Amino acid sequence: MLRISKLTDYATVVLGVMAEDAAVPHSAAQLAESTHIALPTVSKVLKALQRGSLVVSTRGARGGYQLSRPAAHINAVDVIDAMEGPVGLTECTTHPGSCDLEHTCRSGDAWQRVNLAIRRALQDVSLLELTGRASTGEARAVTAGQTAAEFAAALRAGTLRARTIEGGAQ
Amino acid sequence: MLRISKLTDYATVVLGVMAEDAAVPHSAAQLAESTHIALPTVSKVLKALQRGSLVVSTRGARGGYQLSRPAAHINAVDVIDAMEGPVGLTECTTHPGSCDLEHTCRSGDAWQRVNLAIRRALQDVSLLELTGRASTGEARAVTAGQTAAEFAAALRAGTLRARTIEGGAQ
DNA sequence: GCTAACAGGACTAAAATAGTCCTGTATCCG
DNA sequence: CGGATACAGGACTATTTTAGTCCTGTTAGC
Repeated sequence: MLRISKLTDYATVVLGVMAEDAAVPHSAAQLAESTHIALPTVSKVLKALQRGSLVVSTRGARGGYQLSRPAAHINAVDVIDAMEGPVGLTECTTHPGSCDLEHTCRSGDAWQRVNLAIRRALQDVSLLELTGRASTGEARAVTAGQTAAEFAAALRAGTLRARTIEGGAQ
Repeated sequence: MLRISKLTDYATVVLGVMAEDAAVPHSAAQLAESTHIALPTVSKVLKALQRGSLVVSTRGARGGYQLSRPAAHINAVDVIDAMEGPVGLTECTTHPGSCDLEHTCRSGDAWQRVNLAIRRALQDVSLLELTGRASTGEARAVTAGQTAAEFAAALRAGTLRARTIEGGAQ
């Protein structure tokens, strides 16, 4: 189900490395080396992150990229939005008239609300957690969202280490 | 961000029509007509739903498809899982060795936990809500999940009727 | 036995994604 | 000042995924 793009995954890795010492600028080349991702690809990721204001860039020799704010204040939604844009859960989103049977397709609203709930859940996951550099408890004290209580439960219950197996219908 | 496939969207529409009178079997052709989706496509959707045990099929003349259980007991995760399979949020999922720098890429766990949280949110949305045939309050009394409280808040706050505009970075 | 309807899979086409490359511009350092 | 380093932006290609179609077989009713 619901998958993030590979580039978004890369983004978290790259951001993670930058978070390690946030003081100095990291060049795309450096980041490519330490992440083992091809340079042009890292470059592309960084450009997207910069458009999303998650990193700031310095040009010229000794330039590079830095986090625009502390890792604890960057969350999963920020990263996903920067990389994939705020596209909705559903497609007919953009052209309201294209769906023939609008009175049958009353699902629109609900998906939207689901979308919102997901965003909230994602907002409660900081970059620190995403890169494993903080025990889940610490980081979440910082970001303190409304859904924290229930989500924390999910996090703690999250002993399942193996990632889900891909497959299934079609 | 995170998008469901078009087929999954179709699935909710089709299920919605079937839910309208759950007593009689609906043929693929009928459903195609009332949803205005091409027959072969409806057919494909129905097959996936049947593999996922959301509908049961009867062959032969006067056969067709019916919901396998009341609409209130079918939720968003069921539909997504049936249509898209239980694919995880991340890709390297399947081949644990393919990610070169596994110690840098400690993000795995966290995405997985995020995934779990999302599933929980989706579990709390019944087909009834998805098809707009129940006011959000009613249906959720039935499914009563742990996250109900916070999610209900999101639902009520969900005054934003316009679907999100697609676009943004690449 | 004829017809209606599902089952399953193969196949095609279109679109999104991933990845690469090139040209330009800003900044530092000697 | 001039060369080297590094980002900016966009064009382009290839790959993969998704959507959609079709065909052949099987089951059930009339």
